[in-house]
Amino acid sequence: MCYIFGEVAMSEKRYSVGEVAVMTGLTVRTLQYYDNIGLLPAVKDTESGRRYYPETSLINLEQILFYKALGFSLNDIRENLSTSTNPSELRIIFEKQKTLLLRKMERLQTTLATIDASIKVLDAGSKPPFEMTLQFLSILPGDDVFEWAPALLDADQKTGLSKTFRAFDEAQGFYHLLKSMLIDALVLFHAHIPPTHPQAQQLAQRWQEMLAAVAADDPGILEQFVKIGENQQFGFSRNQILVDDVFRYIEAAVENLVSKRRHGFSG
Amino acid sequence: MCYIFGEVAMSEKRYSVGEVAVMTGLTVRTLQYYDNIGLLPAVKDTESGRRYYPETSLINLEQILFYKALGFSLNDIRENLSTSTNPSELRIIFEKQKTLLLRKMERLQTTLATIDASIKVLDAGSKPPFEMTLQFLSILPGDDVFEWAPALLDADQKTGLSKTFRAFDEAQGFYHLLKSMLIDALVLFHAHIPPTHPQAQQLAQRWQEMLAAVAADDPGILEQFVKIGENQQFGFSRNQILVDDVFRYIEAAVENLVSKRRHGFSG
DNA sequence: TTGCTCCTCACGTCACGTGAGGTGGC
DNA sequence: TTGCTCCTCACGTCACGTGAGGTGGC
Repeated sequence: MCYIFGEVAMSEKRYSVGEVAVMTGLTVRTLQYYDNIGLLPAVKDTESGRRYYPETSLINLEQILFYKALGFSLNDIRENLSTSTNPSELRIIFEKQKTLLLRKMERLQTTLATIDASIKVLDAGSKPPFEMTLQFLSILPGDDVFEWAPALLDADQKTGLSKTFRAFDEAQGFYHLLKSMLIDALVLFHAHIPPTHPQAQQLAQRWQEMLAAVAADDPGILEQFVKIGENQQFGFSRNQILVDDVFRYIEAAVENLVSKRRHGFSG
Repeated sequence: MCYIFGEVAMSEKRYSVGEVAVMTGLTVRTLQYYDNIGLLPAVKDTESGRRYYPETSLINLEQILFYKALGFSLNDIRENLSTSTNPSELRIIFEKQKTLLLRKMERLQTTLATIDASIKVLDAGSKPPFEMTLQFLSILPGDDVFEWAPALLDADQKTGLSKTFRAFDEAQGFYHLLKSMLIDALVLFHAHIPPTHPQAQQLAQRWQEMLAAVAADDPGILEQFVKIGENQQFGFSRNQILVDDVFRYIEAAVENLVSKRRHGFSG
């Protein structure tokens, strides 16, 4: 009764197209097509001519469904299908899928942040800078400008960050926060909202709170961010966006906020 | 110089296909196609026969790119395109997009949790129950079993939750936590991992910590979850999964954990 | 004048959907 | 025996890609 993983049992369970269709949500026709193009070959009963799938097909189906959901073509999927069935290989497959999933979610986060920033621009009575924001909406695989962060940090900076953030989740959360603020600044700047505008001042406020929270653990991290801001540009394959402008905009907003406080306007 | 939103300026900026292609990442051919099928009509220069797009086209492009990225067909997109250009309508569009984005991210979270649970099954030396988990991978729009939560809670339960969670983010975070644990239990159960297994015991541990954290604020919430567990089934359009089994599995694991502790095994 | 952009057919492709007409299994 | 599942052509469709051959703008 108990199935030993990897072992070829006597009466290995096999599935009909209909059964697999119910399991996966694919149609019978789609499974026939996948058989024909060699993506998911079925064993054909020589008598009846019917398709049957062995247990190991389920592992391939897992990969097919996953990569299809992420937008890969059937050709790409076929070329990267791992046919191995042993646990350690399966683990590697799953870890790879996790990485792809997290990246995909990162891109959705970027889209979300862009929409949020556009709403703020509307609140400020201005028009969202579509000429710029449209670039963030074509969610092409591996085309997120904000994936620069890991690449830009050198070895020193990375160990600096790992001091501040113990858990991966924490670093991830901070990365989201930082990214959404940078997008806010980018969108407000391109919408010509002045740094003195309440929306920009709110951003400055959040920025300072972020710095305070992070700098409490590690004062050096502040300079690291200034460094990151220097002479960096994150580029789309088709366009260039200057980070300098963004950091200068935030700086101007923060300066305004601080000088207002110094003159007794708080609140 | 300053563009007043909604006002039709004298020399309204217009864009060529090439310019729009660069902005959006679409090809010129694709834009021509969108013009031909009436998805994004262009103004044709009667002299040269060339396509030009007014500023308002950018608002339509935003919607087209967004919904396309979420997997909608061009026909569906065309039927739901909002042609309005005033800020309050734009706001409604953005809010709607946010809702769809959050749902999409929810589904990716479900996939992520399923993969994580499968890795745990591998660690336990067993085979992931693909016959069941494959259902979670076909990310069809609006086909996430775990979207039951809001639906299942009645008015009383909802106000109960709003007492416990002030911010939306907090409730969202809790929802993720709860969901990932339920998926863990579901997968471990279907993989025939006994409730006494270390992996199940770890889950029981996390479950108790969750209850303690939540019950500290609101003792009544515990009973609410028991209620949710009673006689509920969350159904795929094509299949039925019993919640009862999942809750019984967790209960068994927790009982085992508690009884071990009572006998002096603490770990 | 020279690239460069843009134009319109028109055929190709990818990933299936949709009957049409027929056969085998519980 | 009767549904039900499954089979193979084969044509249709959706969302473009890819030349082929030609014209207009800086």
